[in-house]
Amino acid sequence: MAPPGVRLFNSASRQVEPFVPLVPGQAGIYDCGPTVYDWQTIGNLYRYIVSDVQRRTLEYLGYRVKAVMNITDVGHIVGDVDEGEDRMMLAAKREGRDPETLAHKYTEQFMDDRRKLNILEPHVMPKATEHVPEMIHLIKRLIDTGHAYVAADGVYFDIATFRGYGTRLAGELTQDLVAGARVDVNPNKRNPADFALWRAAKPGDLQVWDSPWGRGNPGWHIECSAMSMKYLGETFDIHSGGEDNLFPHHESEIAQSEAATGKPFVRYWTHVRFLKVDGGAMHKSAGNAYLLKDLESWGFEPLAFRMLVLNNKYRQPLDFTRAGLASAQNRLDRWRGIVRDAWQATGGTPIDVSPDDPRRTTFVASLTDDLNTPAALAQAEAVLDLAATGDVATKRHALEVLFDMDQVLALSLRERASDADLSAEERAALAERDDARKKGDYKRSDELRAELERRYGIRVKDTKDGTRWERVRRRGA
RNA sequence: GGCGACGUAGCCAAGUGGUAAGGCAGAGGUCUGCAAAACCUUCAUCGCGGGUUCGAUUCCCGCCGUCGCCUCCA
Repeated sequence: MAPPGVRLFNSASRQVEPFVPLVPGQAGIYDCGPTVYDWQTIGNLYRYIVSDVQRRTLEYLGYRVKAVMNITDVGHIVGDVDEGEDRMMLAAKREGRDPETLAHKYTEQFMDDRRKLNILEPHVMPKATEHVPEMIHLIKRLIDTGHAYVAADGVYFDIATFRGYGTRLAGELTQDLVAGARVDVNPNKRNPADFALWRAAKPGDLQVWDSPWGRGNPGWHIECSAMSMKYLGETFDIHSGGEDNLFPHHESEIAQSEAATGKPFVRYWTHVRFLKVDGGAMHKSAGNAYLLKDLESWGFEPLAFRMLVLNNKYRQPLDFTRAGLASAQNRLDRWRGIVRDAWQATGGTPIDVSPDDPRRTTFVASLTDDLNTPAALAQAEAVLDLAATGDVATKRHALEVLFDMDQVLALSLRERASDADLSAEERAALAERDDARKKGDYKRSDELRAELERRYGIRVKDTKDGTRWERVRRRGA
């Protein structure tokens, strides 16, 4: 059975298109991974939440997805820094550690943040440093086919040999660049816009490899071509990244990949807009390049950030503000409360949803419309209303539908509801308090209520349908 | 300067050629021993000015405003 159609915005055509995978029912996705030289900001994490929704949507619809995300653990030159410096090297100096240790540390932290945000692990997570032979092989192919040339300080891709370089996604390019207007022209290049495939080692380089062109290190773009093609084939379905990757990174990937293979490289390019903060750009120098741990220190849970992201269409710029995050947290808290109450009212429920449930249908329609998550949230909220107001059978059904939807939303609705189970001790305390209250001993009952919150972190609520309770979440200022 | 995006209620945010989803906050109410939660009700004519149309928030033009990129091997 073919999965339902999805429509995705393709940067290559600049319009929303039906997604038609190479192999029916399957999808190969390559996600441009981070350079692991520091903590990842919420801007980066935002990007991966969007990728996660994309992947989860495809899987929810029945596609068999192969998800690949690279780890860039090779440094690449930073623009306005002394020559020869790169990110890994700067970080290594900063922390007094070797690049390998550093990469390991920040990869772990990144994966940790991802888990907190319910971002699924990629099936394959190739590291650049472990794929230098593949890159060298690809560079050889480019030299052999006349698309690359060896110069004094490395190997360059000759953009004159690839028609349309820089216009496949970005659309504009590069009069300025070609003319060398904004950058000093490197005399070793045939064309100022030629990009490096391999760089000759310079004194002080911490990461160098042997190659047919001497010791050196690979260019930035070549790693993604080499690794994506290795794990997904020379043509694959989806390549995603941030809008900052459009040019030069992805344009260069297209050029070098298609020049080498003579085949189309990627069928669908999907790009996420930059995250803004308080209405403006996020910059480390501006002090607003927040980390997930910052949000947590303010008393928010990571999934509140996910909720905030879901409330926005990924192709609209998302403006991160603390007030917005608080709003998302409140919204999530309400969801949690309703789910928890319904869970307690129904005694839990198995997940078993009819695929043609009408609520599910509209939910799917929202997602397949280029991942319209705000609309999907509204659909889920219609079901939430049933969970809040329906009779027991309705609540049970609503929970089933919500948990089903949560396979895409990934807000841990079920986990949090069932996690709320009581220990025997807590159960006894709760029963004792109930007992006192029924007898009209409000003094004792109130004491026990305070006790429950203080000792167990359990807040008691008396409703007309019986006593409900919840775990108290600590909330900072 | 070049390229691009956006401007919907206090805030966030969908959407459509036929008078605008959802959420947060607020207000009123129900329930309740108290508390908390939940629930109910309430809260916009879509930046401004033209045009096209039977009809525009949705299409076109102009203006105003806000923002992003053009600083990661070019």
